[in-house]
Amino acid sequence: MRNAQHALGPRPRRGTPDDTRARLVAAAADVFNRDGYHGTDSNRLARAAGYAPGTFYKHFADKRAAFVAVYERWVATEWATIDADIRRGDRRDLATRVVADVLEHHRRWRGVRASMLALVRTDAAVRGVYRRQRRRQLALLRALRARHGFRPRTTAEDAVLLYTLERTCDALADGEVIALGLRREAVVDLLRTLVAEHFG
Amino acid sequence: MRNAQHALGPRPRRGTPDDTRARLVAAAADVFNRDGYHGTDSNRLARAAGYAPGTFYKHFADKRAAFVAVYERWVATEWATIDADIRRGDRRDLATRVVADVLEHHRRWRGVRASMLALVRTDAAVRGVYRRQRRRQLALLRALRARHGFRPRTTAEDAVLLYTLERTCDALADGEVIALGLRREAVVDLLRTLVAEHFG
Amino acid sequence: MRNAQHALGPRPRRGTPDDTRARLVAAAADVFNRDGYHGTDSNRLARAAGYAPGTFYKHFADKRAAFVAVYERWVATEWATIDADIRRGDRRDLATRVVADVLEHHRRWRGVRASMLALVRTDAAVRGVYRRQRRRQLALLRALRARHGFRPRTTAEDAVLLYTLERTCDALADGEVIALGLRREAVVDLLRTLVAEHFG
Amino acid sequence: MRNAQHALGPRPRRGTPDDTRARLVAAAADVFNRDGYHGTDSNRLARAAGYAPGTFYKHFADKRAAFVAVYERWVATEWATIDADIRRGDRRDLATRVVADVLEHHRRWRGVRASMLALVRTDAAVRGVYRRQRRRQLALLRALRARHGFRPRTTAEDAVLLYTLERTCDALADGEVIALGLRREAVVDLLRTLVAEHFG
DNA sequence: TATGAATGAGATTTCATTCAT
DNA sequence: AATGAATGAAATCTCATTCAT
Repeated sequence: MRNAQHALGPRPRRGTPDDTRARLVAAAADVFNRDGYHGTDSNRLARAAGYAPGTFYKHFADKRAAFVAVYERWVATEWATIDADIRRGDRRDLATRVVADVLEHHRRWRGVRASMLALVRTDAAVRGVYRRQRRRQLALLRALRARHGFRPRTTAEDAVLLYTLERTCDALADGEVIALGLRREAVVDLLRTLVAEHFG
Repeated sequence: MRNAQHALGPRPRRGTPDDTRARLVAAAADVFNRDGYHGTDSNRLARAAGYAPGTFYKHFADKRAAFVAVYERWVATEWATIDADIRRGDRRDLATRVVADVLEHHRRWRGVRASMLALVRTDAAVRGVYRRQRRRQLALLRALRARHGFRPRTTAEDAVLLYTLERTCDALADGEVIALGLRREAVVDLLRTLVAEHFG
Repeated sequence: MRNAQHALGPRPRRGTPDDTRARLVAAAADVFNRDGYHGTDSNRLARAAGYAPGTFYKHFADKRAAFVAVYERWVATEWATIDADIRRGDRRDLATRVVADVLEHHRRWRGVRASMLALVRTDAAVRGVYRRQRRRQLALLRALRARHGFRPRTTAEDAVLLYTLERTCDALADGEVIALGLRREAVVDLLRTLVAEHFG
Repeated sequence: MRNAQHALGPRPRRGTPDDTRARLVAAAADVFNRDGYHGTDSNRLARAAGYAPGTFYKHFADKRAAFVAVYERWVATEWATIDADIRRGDRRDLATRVVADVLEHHRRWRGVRASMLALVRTDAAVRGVYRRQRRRQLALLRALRARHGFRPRTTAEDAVLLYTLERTCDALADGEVIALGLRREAVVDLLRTLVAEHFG
């Protein structure tokens, strides 16, 4: 926590408001990821994007709003990838690709993920956003399965699969799996099997 | 976050240091659970146990140390229960009892759990304690299975089962399962099946 | 100790950082001088300069850093004065002027001086800064003497003279000389004689 | 500052009140000397003497009172030694012995000395005690000189000599003289000469 | 729009002191 | 007389946020 400032090259200034906001979100993603929500402050987030503190508050109502924006970006990217995996059609190694992509996403977003799970408990607004996304996620999953003719599953089964994938990928991404003396590949194989069976 | 003080019972005074520490840990468990690690402060923890701020620091080096003590208490209780479940011998409804107990524990400790997962990412000392416990947990699981003649499993399988149980029980305990429009029983049944097959 | 706030003039706001820092140092000099290092706190130092607590920490890492800044200001002023005395060339009443100026400085800085001597014992960082200045001081003295053709002296002699001047001026500035029943002029005359002989 | 507790063997308990007080003063002398007045707390002072915090306050009204008691012990020892030096009669190496003894005392009490000089500025009660002792000191010096037929001196001369000795011995005892690149012996010789001439 | 100096409430921690035993 | 658990006011420092420029 509380590391030194980013080594921030002078980032571009005076773009459109949307550019500025995008830069702020991108920088916040990095910093939240590295230091966690409670491990940075809004001034650092602003500076990491190359802006002054005031600019941050021109674009976000508060620190939490920036976090939510980061979360939304994460979810969008994640589902774009999974969607692409499934659309690519090649069902033989679908499970392999999905597990690899989910794992990669967890690696990239593990810090933000950890903060999110804690904030969901204590912050009602964040909880609302989070649950809305989870509902969309389940709906998307169901739609994809219908469209591609996968084996039918209950939503409960979908949910449990997602939870398994999620928590296990967190453990893989965090180094916890290694720290517990397990072989990464053994765990990844189990996930592949679960996913393969699920979409059968 | 940041709620008012506990309804503090008749303020206990001048017990043995161990009594005081136990009261502080118990109160801290409640408060951390309700408000999260970053949602309280050491003064509130002390007051919730009926003590003044200074007393807290006679028993814990800092807020983090109190959190770790709470975590250790949680782990101890949890494993005592699971151990009892398994020892009770009646293998028919073992899965039912285990799932019920794990779920009950997650309900009781959900706030602390959420904070723990975030702290593990950002705080090396907490991470150390956490991982030590997880290693012990896997070792215990393996020992129990050997002793009771359950079906043999790899440690990776044990770990994935634990992760599934954990994350899904978090979702159940949190109300997330309901909020996603799932039926609790459907999800609980899936967990029971997974556990039953695992120990089969 | 621990007196009320300064009579704070029209609260200055939003100058350049250097102005702010200078105001903070000036106010800190007054307060440290009056109340001693351990007799104030950083909030009071900030308020005495017309700022809020947070502003203090934008300019100094901690209370000690502010103290060191005050010390450096004191040393700079003191040596500028002595240097001017010596350069002014009129050697007849050099000793008189030097003693008067040193005494005046001790009067102005007596509180900071007292705190400094205690901090030098217990705080390694402060000790480092202090000793660096003392070395410069002796070097300057030697350089001045060479340049102006004063009687040659060993550095040990210089040091003992400085110590004598220093401690005696502390006693004069503090009112200790009067409290001991001595006549100020008698003591000041002795110092003048010592200085005159030293530079002879 | 703020070092770990003393390694305190179980010290004797339950002596007469005077024994207890003496042990407290002796321990306080050590601790104040090492850590300074503001570098310890009354609990540590008590524990260093082998007692509980409450005991400390049975024997001293407050922390300051303990400090004053330590100061009085220091002054008493110092003057007993100097007195003995002078009484021993051998006038040839009187200056050598006096300087050696004063230096030795400063070495032993340098921490307490530094704290005292700061407290004298900020604490009126301490200042009162200190000045009373200084007056006694000057009076004793005058009496000794009269009794032993030393060269007559004004009290101002006595005072300046004391200040010189004091401040220079502080610098020697502290390691400041070495840190400034001076040879100890050169400085000590100067002091011997000053003392010899003074009592000549 | 962007700036960044300034804010001030509040979190963490310490320590001189008390008092029931 | 001695204990030591407990106190709580106060010191140090942080950080989300504002606002004049």
